[in-house]
Amino acid sequence: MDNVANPTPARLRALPSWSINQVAIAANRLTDRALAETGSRRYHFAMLAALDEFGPSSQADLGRCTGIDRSDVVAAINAMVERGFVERSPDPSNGRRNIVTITAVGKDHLENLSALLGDAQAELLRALSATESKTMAKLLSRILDSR
Amino acid sequence: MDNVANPTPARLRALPSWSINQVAIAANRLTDRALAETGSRRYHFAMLAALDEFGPSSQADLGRCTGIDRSDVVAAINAMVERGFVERSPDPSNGRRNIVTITAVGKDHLENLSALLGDAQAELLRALSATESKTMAKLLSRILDSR
DNA sequence: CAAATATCAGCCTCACTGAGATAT
DNA sequence: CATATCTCAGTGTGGCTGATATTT
Repeated sequence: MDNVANPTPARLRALPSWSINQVAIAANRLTDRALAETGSRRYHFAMLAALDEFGPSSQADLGRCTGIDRSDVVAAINAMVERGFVERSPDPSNGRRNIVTITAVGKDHLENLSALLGDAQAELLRALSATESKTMAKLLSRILDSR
Repeated sequence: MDNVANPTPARLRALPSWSINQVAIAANRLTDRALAETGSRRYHFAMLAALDEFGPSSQADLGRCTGIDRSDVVAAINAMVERGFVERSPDPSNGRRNIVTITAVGKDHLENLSALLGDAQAELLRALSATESKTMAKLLSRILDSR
């Protein structure tokens, strides 16, 4: 083998799990690059989005609804408290819990991240029509809902 | 927030890059579990598939056609040489290169891995019809071809 | 006691970088 | 000299585990 094109093996290309992984790698490259200037990571966006939509939450709930592991939630919240995007306070009605709340600055930051991520999505899906993008989203959701 | 369902935030669910990542995580869980008993990883399957389809290759070409980094190719080939799935020999016509060749045992192993991975795909896509799976594959390919 | 929460320390895979040795 | 290959060492993220302290 000494070709220039270096085509992907058919057996790999035929594997949905492989294609999905390659697209995920591309997606992560794009989103990481989009967020780089902000000093925030994808985790942070996920938690800010949850706090914005659902209101103040315990760290455990935050982890459950975003699919982020409990130990990673701790680190991410620490980072965001430090930058003033969220506040952490003990739950008066349940001594085990911390209640995490998004701040005004945090909401602004969320909108900022959201816009940047929007651009990255467009770039990721540039080869698809609007209809195709919708179809894609629907099929992905179906897969996720099936587990 | 204290609901039991812990729904995913709408902003996350609406992000293709997020959905794709979640599906990729599920896919990796399934394929890793499927391959666990074999002692092989996804990288190994990718390289065996390339060697089987394209014939003996340099490590650089192997990395290029599978999307695996040059340094990771080294480690994976080491592991597979040790198990007798591939052979590594210097290229007589180019002193910089090693030529990697799949062995008979390696081909058997490839078929084994391939079957296990096939089962994992079915499990991953169990919520989709055959037509939908095809649509999915086509859309993913289009995205990959656009980069 | 059992279950839930938060925290900490650490593991492993994977994608990736940098640098050196060698060959073209 | 520039380029290509192979190798090694190491980095950082993401997903995850186990253990501990505390509360319910």
